Amino acid sequence: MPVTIRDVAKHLNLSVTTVSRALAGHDDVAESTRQRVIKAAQEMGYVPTHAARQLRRQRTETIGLVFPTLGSRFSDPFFSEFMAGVGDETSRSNYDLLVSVTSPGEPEQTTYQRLVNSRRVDGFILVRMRLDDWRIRYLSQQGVPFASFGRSQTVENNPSIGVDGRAGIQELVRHLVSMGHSRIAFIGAPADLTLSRDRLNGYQDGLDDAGIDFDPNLVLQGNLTRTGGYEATKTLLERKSPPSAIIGINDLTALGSTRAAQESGLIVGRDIAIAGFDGIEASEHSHPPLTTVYQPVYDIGRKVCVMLITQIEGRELPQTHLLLKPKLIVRQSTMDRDLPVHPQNDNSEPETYFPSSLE
Amino acid sequence: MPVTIRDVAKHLNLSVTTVSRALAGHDDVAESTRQRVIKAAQEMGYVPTHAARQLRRQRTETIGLVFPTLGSRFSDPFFSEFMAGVGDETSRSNYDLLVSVTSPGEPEQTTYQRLVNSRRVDGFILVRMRLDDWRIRYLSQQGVPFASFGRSQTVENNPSIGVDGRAGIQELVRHLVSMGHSRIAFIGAPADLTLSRDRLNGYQDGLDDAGIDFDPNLVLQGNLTRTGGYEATKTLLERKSPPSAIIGINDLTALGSTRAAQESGLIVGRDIAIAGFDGIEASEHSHPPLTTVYQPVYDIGRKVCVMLITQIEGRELPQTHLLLKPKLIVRQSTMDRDLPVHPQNDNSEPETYFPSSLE
DNA sequence: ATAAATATCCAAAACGTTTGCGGTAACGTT
DNA sequence: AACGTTACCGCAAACGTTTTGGATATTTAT
Repeated sequence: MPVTIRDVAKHLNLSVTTVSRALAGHDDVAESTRQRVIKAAQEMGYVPTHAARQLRRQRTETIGLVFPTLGSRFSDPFFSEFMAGVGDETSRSNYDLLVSVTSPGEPEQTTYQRLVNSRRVDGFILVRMRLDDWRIRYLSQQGVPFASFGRSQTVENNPSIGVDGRAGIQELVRHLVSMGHSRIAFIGAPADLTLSRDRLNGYQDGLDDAGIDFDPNLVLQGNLTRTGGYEATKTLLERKSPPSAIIGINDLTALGSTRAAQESGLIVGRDIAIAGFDGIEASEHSHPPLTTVYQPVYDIGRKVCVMLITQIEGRELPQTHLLLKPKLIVRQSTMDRDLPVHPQNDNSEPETYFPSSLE
Repeated sequence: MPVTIRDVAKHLNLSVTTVSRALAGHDDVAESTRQRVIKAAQEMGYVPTHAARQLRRQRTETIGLVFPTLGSRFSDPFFSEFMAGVGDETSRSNYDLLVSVTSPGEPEQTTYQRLVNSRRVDGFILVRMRLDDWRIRYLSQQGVPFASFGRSQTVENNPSIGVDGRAGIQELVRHLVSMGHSRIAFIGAPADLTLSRDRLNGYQDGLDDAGIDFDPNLVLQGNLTRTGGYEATKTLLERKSPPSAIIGINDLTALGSTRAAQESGLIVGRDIAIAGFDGIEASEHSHPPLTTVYQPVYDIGRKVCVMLITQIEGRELPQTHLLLKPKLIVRQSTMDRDLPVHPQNDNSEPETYFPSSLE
């Protein structure tokens, strides 16, 4: 049924070698022959069988992307946007994207081992980097290429793109201080994640800058979900001396926090300030619109993918480590309600901060 | 470097045939030999190369899932949850999930053709069904298995799971009528989608039930995104005789609508009622919590996947078409603000409505 | 004892494509 | 004409695994 290279060769009275080499652009096939082959292959609808190419070339032209689930529901818009970026770049590069969604620990390990051992993908994109990341050691040992969004303390030479969460949160604290807040809480995430440490450090930097003492009672741990933010905020608001501002480690945390505050009868923006990190779409549409530290997730997805494919194909990377500056977007959740509402300004995306080296 | 079946055979002084047949459980290999083979393969870390198996068996054990993008940002939580369900089931069945994110029209067609022609996947899961769906015709003609979430008018024998959006919206209208609303608007989606027609029909059914005349000025088209809902609602609220209730065709539309209403100074729940369809997590965390018609997206993802794999493997399906009843979840966005707030009730998931035939 | 049946292994081919290297015709130089 | 070079094609092997059907030793039945 499907047309094979043998059919094309027979049709043209050529060998399969010649057809293959012609289609691949080898210079030892006459140009006139080549045109004939291309024409016939198109007319006959010939497309190489992926499995055969994979086997012969020892390449799958597939990228692996294993998403972590940290709760029972996987609905983090961050990952959808990231995946869209990755997906667009894999398509552009004639690669495929193989996705798996697993919970950390053994299921995750099993997944990676299965994909590596069966030579299912040419490389991986890693997300949610950990300070000590077993994936890096494992993939390096197996000689499997990978690129990451975020860094780890595990020594590695793999390419990565990070966003300076430390500086971003520091700036956010600065903004809150400038709004008059001095009792600022921070809802974090599991301590093994790099982003947890970085953003907590940024929080502390910001307090230092403002000459505000660090109070450990104002730091709670969430799990990067709305529910985590909601529960931590409930706890904070029950305190004798509740904070007047809350920073959620990511937008989902901050959105959960917003909900808890509103359920307590607080007016977010007037009675309490709440801010997040990511700049997901839901943040700009929330009520009130959420102040956040924006990172261009879609574009990062694309660029990580470029880095990985460049590595897989053995080409040189102009830069192996990129650290992007995020941008603070101030919206109503950290501003007094009486200020005028300018929706157009609130919706603006930041000017891009990418160096042009990956374009 | 990687261990091949030849290495195992040599190690045991057996042929590769015997090793292969032993691992595959063929009954013409002695049990003692089989145990020896299994033990050695494990100790040597042998895992079959996927490409070789694919080529020989003409099977990739991969499911294709092509997500549509209707806007510039792909962040619909609906698809994350669906994909999680699909991903979990593919893992369980020892399949892989190949994901592509493309915009409708030519890019989508190119993607399907590429995946089909290169025999890249064993079958597809289709989402966002259209009344006239070229994908059904194409895949049927190519003899490629597929299962769908939702139905189409295009004749086909493929298995599908649908949710009765017509009945769900009808019930929602009934609820709004019972709250005293008679001027109810409906923000739809592109007319080629099956869900557009079904849910619009449900809206009209509900109006008929209540003896309310259908007013075409109260029906606008969105695009299933927050922005679509936001803009349509802006338009509706500028009317001389604005509606007192708005149904968004999906939760994102309703969330955008909520934002537009709030920006106009309306109190959602008291001044205007807004409701959606899906039951995504963001709806229960919105302010106010959104009334919605709930469908269990994750579980649907899993079940569609079971249907497809059952088909691929040539087994009989107990049922080829399933139509689930959604459940109305009433929250604050359609109730007067003075009513008591019961967060626990608002968070409750509906009892499951699945027939047990797919369990 | 002989013939038939069974258990259990293995050679070879299959899957579809790509690649290295050789064969040979044509062309260019002496 | 003879020799060397180039153009351009094709044979055969490779990739790793699975499957078909045959070979042969052992067991069972007559």
